[in-house]
Amino acid sequence: MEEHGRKEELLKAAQAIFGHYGYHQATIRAIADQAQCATGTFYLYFSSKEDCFLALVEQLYTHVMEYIMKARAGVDNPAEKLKRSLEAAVEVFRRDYELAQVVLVRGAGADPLFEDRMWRVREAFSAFIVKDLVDCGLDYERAVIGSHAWVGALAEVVGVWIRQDQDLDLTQAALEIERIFWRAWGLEDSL
Amino acid sequence: MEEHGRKEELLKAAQAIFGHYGYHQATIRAIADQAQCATGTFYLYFSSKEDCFLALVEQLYTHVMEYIMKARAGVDNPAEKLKRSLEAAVEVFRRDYELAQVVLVRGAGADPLFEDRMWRVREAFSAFIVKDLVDCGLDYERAVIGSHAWVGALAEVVGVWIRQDQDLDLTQAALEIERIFWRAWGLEDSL
Amino acid sequence: MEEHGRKEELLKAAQAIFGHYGYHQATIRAIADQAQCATGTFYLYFSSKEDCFLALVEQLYTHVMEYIMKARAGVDNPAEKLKRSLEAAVEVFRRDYELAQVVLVRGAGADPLFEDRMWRVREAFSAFIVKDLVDCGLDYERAVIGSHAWVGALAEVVGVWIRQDQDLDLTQAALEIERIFWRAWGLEDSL
Amino acid sequence: MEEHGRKEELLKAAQAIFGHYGYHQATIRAIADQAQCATGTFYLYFSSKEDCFLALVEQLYTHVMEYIMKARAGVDNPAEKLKRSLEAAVEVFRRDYELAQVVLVRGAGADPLFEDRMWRVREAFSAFIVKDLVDCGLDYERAVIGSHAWVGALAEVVGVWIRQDQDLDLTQAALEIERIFWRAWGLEDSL
DNA sequence: CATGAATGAGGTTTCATTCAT
DNA sequence: AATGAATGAAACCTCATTCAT
Repeated sequence: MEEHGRKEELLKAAQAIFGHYGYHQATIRAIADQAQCATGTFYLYFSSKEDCFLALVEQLYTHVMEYIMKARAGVDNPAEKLKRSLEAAVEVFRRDYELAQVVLVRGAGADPLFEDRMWRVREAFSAFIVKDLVDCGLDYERAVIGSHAWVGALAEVVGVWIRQDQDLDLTQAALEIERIFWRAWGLEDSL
Repeated sequence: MEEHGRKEELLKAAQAIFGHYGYHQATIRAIADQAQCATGTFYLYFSSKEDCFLALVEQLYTHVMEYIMKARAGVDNPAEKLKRSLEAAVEVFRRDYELAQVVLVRGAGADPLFEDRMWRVREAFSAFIVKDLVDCGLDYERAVIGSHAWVGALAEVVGVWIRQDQDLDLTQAALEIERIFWRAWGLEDSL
Repeated sequence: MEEHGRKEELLKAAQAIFGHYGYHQATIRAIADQAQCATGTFYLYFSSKEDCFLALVEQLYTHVMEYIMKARAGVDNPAEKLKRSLEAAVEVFRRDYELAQVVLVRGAGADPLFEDRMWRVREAFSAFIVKDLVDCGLDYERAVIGSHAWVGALAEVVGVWIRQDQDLDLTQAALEIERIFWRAWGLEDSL
Repeated sequence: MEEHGRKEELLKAAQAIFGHYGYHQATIRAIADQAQCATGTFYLYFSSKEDCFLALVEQLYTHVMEYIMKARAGVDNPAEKLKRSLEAAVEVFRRDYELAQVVLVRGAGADPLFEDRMWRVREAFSAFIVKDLVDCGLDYERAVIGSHAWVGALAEVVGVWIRQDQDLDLTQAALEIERIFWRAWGLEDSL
């Protein structure tokens, strides 16, 4: 569990600085200061500012994927899978609050170069939902739009939650979103 | 109606450049080139790069508001108001394709300074929805979350549409989103 | 003759700074200071430090070539051509004293990347000599080595001249070198 | 004769790296890697990068001097001394190929600081030649210029040889240079 | 109004050197 | 003696902004 090497300290610092200032306003100097080391030290662990930022994106991606895979393991009912996937995503965002902020809020639109990588998180999640919805009997077209709608609704609520400094009850909001889509798709009795 | 002065040309150019490169990658030089004038000329019409960007945000805000107000004028039924508001928003985003891209996609997360201003578009729209939902009988809590969910779903679909170069049928998607929320809130028979 | 635009000022300054400090010790700051302008101004005229340095190399190359071509024009006797080429080269080095210093003394070994470009000056000159020597009746092998020897002898003398701040009489030295090779190749009576 | 301590390993590594990359592009890290030790170890044997480079220059200087002194020992005829000195220098450059490359090719122009030291090799060699030429009957002025010419011719040929990866036959070239100067000075019958 | 050359602060990145282990 | 992580000064280069014409 020796998880507090310099690289972890720098990642944590980068999370805070990117989260607070956004990608472009963040400076290596600020990240190094936050991690209490020299700017040169940053480059012992990351080849560039971009490399560091992408490492954070990758980290969130990995966390979300791992959590969702675990939540879906051993579950057969597609409606149940859907429910658990949504809940898992919300849980990761809540736990990795700062990381989610970096990727979902500060990273968006930061740079055309980063967009593709950052959208992998949303797309990967969206893919699960499409599959489950089709398994639940929805036709493909509506499943695709529905998955986007769900991801968008969730991201928006997380964004509001982050922006409002957690005034909003994220769990309640996630439940309400679940209810909305559940009813819309007539899945109330599928569990 | 002399709408083709230098300022309008510069705004149009800024739209294209910000939309393509994002706020930070965009340069005044590129905007001026696109508008076929010198960089100095830019500063005759905008006090700074930030000022120009915010002018675009304000422009989208104004367009959306005007269009929605017009769409709601003279309509009494709250469900009908809701329906028309959504359709008006979609219509504006479609028409002001590039502007929407700047504000919704490239502007997001660009800079903490801009966030508040840019979120006014979403919040203002969200406020209409909350009001209509409450008028339709929903309790306030669910109306707030529901409005965020709707805005998020819509923004996501517009984002996908923009990113995929309009492969997705935006009108169909907007209709499907409408159907989802309509059913979820039991408003099918309210029109 | 309006040859004193900013670019010419910067080239002159670069000549002085590169000549004094060598490529790597020279800083853009120092060049800009010498040219009495801001560092940013440097980049209005050169895309990089390397670009500027190569512009100087190219300049010397062009000067030498032009001067030699002119000196050889309308001369038929190969021994006479040889004589005039050598004298032309010496003349250019004397006139473009600082430029020669940059390319012949400071540039040598500065960077493997630059070597090829910088050796074009020597090679181009060497090629003329080889041709003339063969025309004078020398066999090719000896002409090649002889041309290198001559170029080397000349460069060394110019180098010493530059290093000693012109204490040595360059014209006398060039004449003596001419005599050496003339005798060695038995060309005393060819003119 | 314990010639394989760490310092020798580092000098050998430095030779390879300086020879390949040039003084400024060479990094301590690269030299240490090549010598299979840590960067800190480098500083146990050299006080700085400059110190290490100068040690190499000094090494070549010593080698050349030793070899020439040995070659001249017990020889009385000044023309024979001259001949043997030249051959000794060529022999050292051929044997210490990499070292010669560092000093003659990569070191040249690297840094004004190094020039003086590096030119000692040429000057020391040149001094021998001047002495021998005067002993052979040449007047001093011509002997000085002649010695520079010879050193330059030789250095150029070695430079070409190094640059062309030894395509040129160095021994043949040295012989040809010897013949050129021998004839120019009328020494053909002096041996 | 319009221009565009000039500015210079500030950012990212490199690397010689140090020092605690 | 040996290590190699850490340092931080300094370099190159960009670009928003100004101002003389």
